[in-house]
Amino acid sequence: MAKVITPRQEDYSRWYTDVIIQSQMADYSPVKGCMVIRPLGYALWEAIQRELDARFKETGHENAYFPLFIPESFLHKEAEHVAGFAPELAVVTHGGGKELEEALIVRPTSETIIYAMFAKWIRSYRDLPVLINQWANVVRWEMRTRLFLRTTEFLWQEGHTAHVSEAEAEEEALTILEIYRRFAEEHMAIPVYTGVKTESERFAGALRTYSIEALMQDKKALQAGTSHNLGQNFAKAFEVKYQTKDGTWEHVWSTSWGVSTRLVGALVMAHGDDNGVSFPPRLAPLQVVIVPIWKTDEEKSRIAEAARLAAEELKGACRVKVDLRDEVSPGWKFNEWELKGVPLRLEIGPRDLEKNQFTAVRRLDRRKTAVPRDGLLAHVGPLLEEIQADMLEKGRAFLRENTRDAKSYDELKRGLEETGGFFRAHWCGSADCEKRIKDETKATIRCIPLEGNREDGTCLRCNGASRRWVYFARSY
RNA sequence: CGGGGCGUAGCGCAGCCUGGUAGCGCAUCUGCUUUGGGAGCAGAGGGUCGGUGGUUCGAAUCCACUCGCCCCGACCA
Repeated sequence: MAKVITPRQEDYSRWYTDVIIQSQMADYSPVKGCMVIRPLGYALWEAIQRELDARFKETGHENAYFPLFIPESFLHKEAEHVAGFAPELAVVTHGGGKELEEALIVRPTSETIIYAMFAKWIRSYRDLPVLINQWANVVRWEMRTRLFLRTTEFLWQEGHTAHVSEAEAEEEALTILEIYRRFAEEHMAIPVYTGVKTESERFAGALRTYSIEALMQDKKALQAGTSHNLGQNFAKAFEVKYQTKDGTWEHVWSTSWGVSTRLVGALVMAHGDDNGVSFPPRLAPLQVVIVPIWKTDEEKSRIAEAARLAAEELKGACRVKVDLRDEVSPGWKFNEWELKGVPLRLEIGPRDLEKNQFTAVRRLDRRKTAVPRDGLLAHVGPLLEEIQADMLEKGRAFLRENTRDAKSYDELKRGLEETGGFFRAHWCGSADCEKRIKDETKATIRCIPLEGNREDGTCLRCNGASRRWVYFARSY
């Protein structure tokens, strides 16, 4: 009768699929590579949207919406961009029963159509900066898919901005990177490394790509957000120009940046355990579940009433629910809400009632504490914040413990096999060394930190001079 | 696209090797007893065995083809 979740140790990727399906976050769709996001998974995405959207708006961005379909020719205007995306495009060739004169691309990202519009809207330096964000779905025909982490269609936000100078675009790209980093830590309770991508890992059409990199429990890295300084590449391809104060015409400098439903997968992989998913309180769709426990009818009425009153009291302060179902046992409810990741459970049974208390149990570690019924409200908030903080601290310790130095190529290879995780190592900067290391170890350079990594050394592979170390890891 | 695995009741599976007319657990429904970590007993309903074709008196089982999905690799947020 117990739902069976494959233990993480036995098969991590089965575990991942099991918890998502069984917690009802998502389900496989009739279309290969696509997924149905069920209410629990979608509520998480909404929580992510809510928080990020507020931060984007605080920093001056506005939401807009651009069309799903993009004329095929638009993709060809930026050479690197089309080369990067060509293999994974979905193309619409027919509409209204007729073959289209020009095929339409289902957007894999919206740079091209957005810059085409920017070209219409931007005339003067007074029109800048343009700071736009859109929440949308995109399609990339991936060869191999995985729930939330990589699906053919996925939901994301894509920010697109245009600026008067390279410095301003660079500042924008880094501002967003910082928003992503703080969101990951403060809300998702997932500490990340930030840095710039190498040339080979960078977005097709970007000058520089920055990313936040998280570590999953199987010691594989996950790119959780990206921010690109696009330079003037798209501005030139789409003739996005503005007139300066002196009356000359210049191309704008632009950025684009995004996070996707992949973040939901990151949450699952970072915090889940063999009992199910486990969500940090700030993002959890349901933060507190109250489970009453009774034997007799007399107990039932008193305890159900106490549970209801408690929920009433907490309602304004947190997302709470009372589970009054009589057809399943308390034990069943404990397991079910743990499976679904609710961070805090309040139990109230005859013994609690007698002592005028609730028994609070943390999803994180099942630690129990007694909470007095009087002033419940005053206790629950701090408890949730404590859980949030403990989850982040646990994540920090995990990241720290799984980040090592690799002084030699041998050490890197051995470390990847034996422990996994991130490795700080020297790299000369050549794409050739990078590729060979990738081919030989399956590890890639996740990012080059922007600071704190200056140190003279020699490249792992060729012994050439290196002036800074980078993060290597196997990744999703 | 290469390698592996799987399609049998809503879900998870057995049966297939060695053909004989479909079974188990969970879920569902009814009744009674239960409820502090996935309750017990009794009864009931539910399946053209992924599809097509073939072999055979007879196919879930053997053969051929086909469709779909999952996992592992090459591409990617």
